[in-house]
Amino acid sequence: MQPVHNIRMTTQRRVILEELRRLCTHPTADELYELVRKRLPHISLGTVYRNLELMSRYGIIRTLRLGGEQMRFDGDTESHHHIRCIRCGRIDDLSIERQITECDREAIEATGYEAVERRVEFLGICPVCKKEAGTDLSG
Amino acid sequence: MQPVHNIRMTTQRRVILEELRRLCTHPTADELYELVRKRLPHISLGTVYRNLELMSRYGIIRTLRLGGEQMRFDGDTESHHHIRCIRCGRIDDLSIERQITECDREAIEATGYEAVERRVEFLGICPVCKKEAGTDLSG
DNA sequence: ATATATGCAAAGACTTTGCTATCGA
DNA sequence: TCGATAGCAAAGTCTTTGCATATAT
Repeated sequence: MQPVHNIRMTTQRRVILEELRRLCTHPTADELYELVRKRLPHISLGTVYRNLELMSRYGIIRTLRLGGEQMRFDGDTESHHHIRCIRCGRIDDLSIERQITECDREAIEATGYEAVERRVEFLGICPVCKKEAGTDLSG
Repeated sequence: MQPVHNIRMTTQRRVILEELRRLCTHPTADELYELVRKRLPHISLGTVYRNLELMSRYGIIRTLRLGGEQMRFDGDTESHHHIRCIRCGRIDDLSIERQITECDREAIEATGYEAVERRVEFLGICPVCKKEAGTDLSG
């Protein structure tokens, strides 16, 4: 029973990965689709989703499922946190420890759960939206 | 221009709120719908969604948008964190500080963002699933 | 050669919305 | 009374999937 690792490097997969790694914006599948389409006009959104799912499963990229919004993808698989702009949805990286602390672990174990991971998402207002805040603070 | 705060306490709204507050399971809209339906058989799912959205907007309840799964709702509006079972999706409360620390704030401000909120979601395996873990650890 | 991947389109899951009748303050 | 709300059903958004064809190894 050898590892089922027959993952082919197709043109589509390569271009999707290249475009994702070129970005630091944690794009949605659709945003990535639009970019990839400039190089491969006939690619389908389904292919983009399928490849993102597959590469995520193999640890080549990361799928971000944050804050109930649509999925976003990250070419950087190193452990890190994110900060999301509550006005425009933009996501940036944050260099903060990701480990579960002793204090956390105690609170978790009090619930009977076995602690696995700590996910932190910071919410804020990005520099661009901060500038606009003068004119419109609603929403 | 007086505050547009004409929120009526309809039967549907009251029952939805009662059922939500009775639970500590952070139900989905659909789960709540099924419960409410036992008391109000003709209520529609749309009404449940609309009322949950409205009560959330007025701060009467909380909407949880965690980990890319479907929305869940919380009758407890006090600031607290959650732990989600990665096997069954169940969500429990955690009593851990929610504030942004000095250390966090520095990292955030280095990105140019204005820090607003820190959301932490812990992932773990709930007591029920832990018991089952002996037989099946996949997935 | 052939198992894997693609493109297309349809289906799915979840949520929101338009419309008319009804209800609560 | 009369504007807010309900029920119903349709539409919307995002994601997944079935199938026949094409492709990488």
